[in-house]
Amino acid sequence: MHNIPKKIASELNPNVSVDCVIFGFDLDQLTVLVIDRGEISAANGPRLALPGNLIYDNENLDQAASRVLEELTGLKDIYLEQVGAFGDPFRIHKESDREWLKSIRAQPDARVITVAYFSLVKISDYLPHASSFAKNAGWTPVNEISELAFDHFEILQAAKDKLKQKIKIQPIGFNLLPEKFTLSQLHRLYESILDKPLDKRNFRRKIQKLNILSNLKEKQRGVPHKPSSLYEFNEEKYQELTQMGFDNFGF
Amino acid sequence: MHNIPKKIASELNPNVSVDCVIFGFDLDQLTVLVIDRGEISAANGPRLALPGNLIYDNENLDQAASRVLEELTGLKDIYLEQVGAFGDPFRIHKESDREWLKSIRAQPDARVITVAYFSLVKISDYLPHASSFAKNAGWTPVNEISELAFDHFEILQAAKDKLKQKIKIQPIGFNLLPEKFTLSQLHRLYESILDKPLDKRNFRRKIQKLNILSNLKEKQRGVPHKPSSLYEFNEEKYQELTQMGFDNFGF
DNA sequence: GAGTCTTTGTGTCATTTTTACACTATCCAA
DNA sequence: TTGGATAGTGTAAAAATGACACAAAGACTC
Repeated sequence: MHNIPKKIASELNPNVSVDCVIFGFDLDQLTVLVIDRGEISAANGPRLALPGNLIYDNENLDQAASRVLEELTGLKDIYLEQVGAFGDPFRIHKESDREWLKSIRAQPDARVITVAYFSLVKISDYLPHASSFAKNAGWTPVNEISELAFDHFEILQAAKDKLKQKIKIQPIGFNLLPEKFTLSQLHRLYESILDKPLDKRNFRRKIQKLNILSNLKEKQRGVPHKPSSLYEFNEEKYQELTQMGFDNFGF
Repeated sequence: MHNIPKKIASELNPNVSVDCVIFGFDLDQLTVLVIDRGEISAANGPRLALPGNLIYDNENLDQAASRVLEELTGLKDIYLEQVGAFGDPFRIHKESDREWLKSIRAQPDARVITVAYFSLVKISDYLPHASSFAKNAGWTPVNEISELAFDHFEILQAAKDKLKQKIKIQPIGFNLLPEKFTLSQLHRLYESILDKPLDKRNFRRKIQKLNILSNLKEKQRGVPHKPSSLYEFNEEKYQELTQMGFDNFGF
């Protein structure tokens, strides 16, 4: 029974997949990268799904998530964080998902548990990219999503919760905002992640005290109102705080 | 290719397991329930492992964790919370684990990803219980564990981190302490979870403000020092706070 | 170029929370 | 009765929080 060598060869593991929840920020709303499955599943089910696929037997879960993400969207070198495992025995057996599954899986009826990952990326870094699986991938505001394929809506919910937790103990924004940004944009980002309004002055006081912002001596141009100062993150201090974490960014 | 009926039959899924990190508190230290694999693996590897096993194809992950825990330790009706998935391709292929694997698995060389769970239980509720797999199971102080089978040490570490997070946003203790307990015991519990000393007076002030404690009009007896008041949790308020959560039990 | 629109940017005060810190009380045992 | 051990308690200074309103700057219109 020497099946180790066989296993080391790159076979797809029919029982385990990864799914990626990639968040972006369009300077107004939190968005998420979804794949349009096209007409094939439009009969009665949702067209949109999270990027995801089976893992290979010789890669670990983090690697699988990175690979799958790149294959389906072209995004490379993205830091992905695990959300958790989802393993309802019938999670992929809704009737409305069957047609699509048959078109992409060798064993469409296999039981598959999935490990979800999430990440934060600058929308501007992502150029939509067609793939063999996905007709199309694109950013959709999180709040406008009310259904997704399989159990992906549940996964999205869990990822949002994870992000809400994360924002309380780490700085957020470096991976979501353009290099130069305004305090209002950062403010809006926090509001859209926490899904509640935050007092402007208190937010500014608190965020400034973290000491991760450099005020560029540069102003917005061309806006039909008082131009805002532009800021950038002090990368060193930002990373330091990311590592250390803080107890509670208390809103 | 009608393999759905076959899949629905209760077959072990050779690629997915669950592992359980069960925490207890011996009134001094945080402890964890481990299984002694016995001499079979004593050659050069660790004897201790977390309770865990493969899942069945017709159960979800939570169910699998409950089942496996009961089968290996006799513990029933325990609320388990997911820690995450662990999927290094070689996580179970250390030489020192092979003998044991061969004795318990039909496919000892299969690649297995595992989903870890953790829980908190009263030590007194658990009567050690031999099982087919485990020679023995018992409580070991978390701090005395420096190695475990497979990647279980890593899993334990992740579970401890999760617990540290949890204690900041929820009350902890109901499932770990006896019904009647002293504030010092609760204090010690928090210290051993957070792994750092907490100021006695500040701890008491803060915990009392949560309003989850009832001061029984009863004192410790037979202790060679000033006897402590005994407390119990106000279950209703405890559950309420568990649901609501608080922002930060700031230590 | 005056007026309007829109968003920026700022400070204070009252309240609450946090932190640091030391001594007396009570019981058991010797 | 004394010694050893842990329980139980308060305060004051510093820091954080939450609530709140108006002037300044630019773009656009007429």
